[in-house]
Amino acid sequence: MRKHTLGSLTWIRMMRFTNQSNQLSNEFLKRFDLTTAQFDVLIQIKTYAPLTQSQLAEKVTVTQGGMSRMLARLEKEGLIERKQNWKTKTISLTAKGEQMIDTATPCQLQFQSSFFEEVLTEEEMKTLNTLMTKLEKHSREKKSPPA
Amino acid sequence: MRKHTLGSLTWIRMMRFTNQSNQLSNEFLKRFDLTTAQFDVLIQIKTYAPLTQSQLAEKVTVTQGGMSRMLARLEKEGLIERKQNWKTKTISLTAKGEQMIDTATPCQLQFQSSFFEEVLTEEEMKTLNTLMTKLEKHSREKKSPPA
DNA sequence: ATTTATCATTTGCGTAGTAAAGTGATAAAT
DNA sequence: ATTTATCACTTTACTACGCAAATGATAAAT
Repeated sequence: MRKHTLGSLTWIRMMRFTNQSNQLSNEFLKRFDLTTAQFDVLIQIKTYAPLTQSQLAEKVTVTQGGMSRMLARLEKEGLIERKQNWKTKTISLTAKGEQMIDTATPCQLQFQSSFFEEVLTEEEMKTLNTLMTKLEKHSREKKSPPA
Repeated sequence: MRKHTLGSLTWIRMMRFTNQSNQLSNEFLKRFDLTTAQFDVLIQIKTYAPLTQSQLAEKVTVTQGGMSRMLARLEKEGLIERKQNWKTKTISLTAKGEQMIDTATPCQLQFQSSFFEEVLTEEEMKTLNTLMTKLEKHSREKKSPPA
């Protein structure tokens, strides 16, 4: 049986890396009572609010059902608000949510960066970023082909 | 609020990429009635069998609990066997599992590679692989520090 | 031989994801 | 004005994973 290709090896490594760093990130965010997924969603809201649930779901690559449940939890925690507005619901951060994300963001960004900065040179990080940008774009198009 | 660092941008992109490609991979593997996670586990068993559940869990970065359940499913499907052996359980592929993985592997490796080959040059792929190897190793050590 | 310790595996609970069916609000068609 | 269509969101049923407590299996200590 043919063993591995360069691509498949890289893929496995990347999967393991994101998996591991995601777990570490969850552990890290416990101090704020957040998960990585929730943090991502809050950041998106902070950046793009006001926006609808579907737009949000699209941004973080989750189904609307998943987004609905996640937002219900965040709303229960008092971090976000949903207002029925015309026929859609408009999402925004509450003061508490705003404060939470402002506190957590610097730590979390620093934490995410540390995975790279601790092992790669500045040059390598730039290269990696360029490559990932290409790859991400490609996979996004593959998932939802442009009209 | 300070926005993003190079590292945090790269992290997001990598998360999105692995997420998207993982979903595509799950879709792809439906024809074999497998998920990406199951495929990974079967490959590991094929390569390292016989081994225990804990060793396997370690290899694929899953908790022992998760591994226990996943193997229960694979056993029910008739793809693997678990034998109580001393105080541990020893895992191996059944004939059916062996056949399944042999059939699926070439397609799946090709599919994984396609994410990279369709957008990167040979040179870029080598670079990416080198970088991911460093990163993966680092995050693994961060998660379970060597004694 | 019973207790204790240790290690591997399983199980209960919570979060998160999907797919598909269901609900509510608004616009268009009759 | 009622029906119909459509869109946005919710809910349900399912799979999956992590964490941590429980269980089981074996060895060591008394």
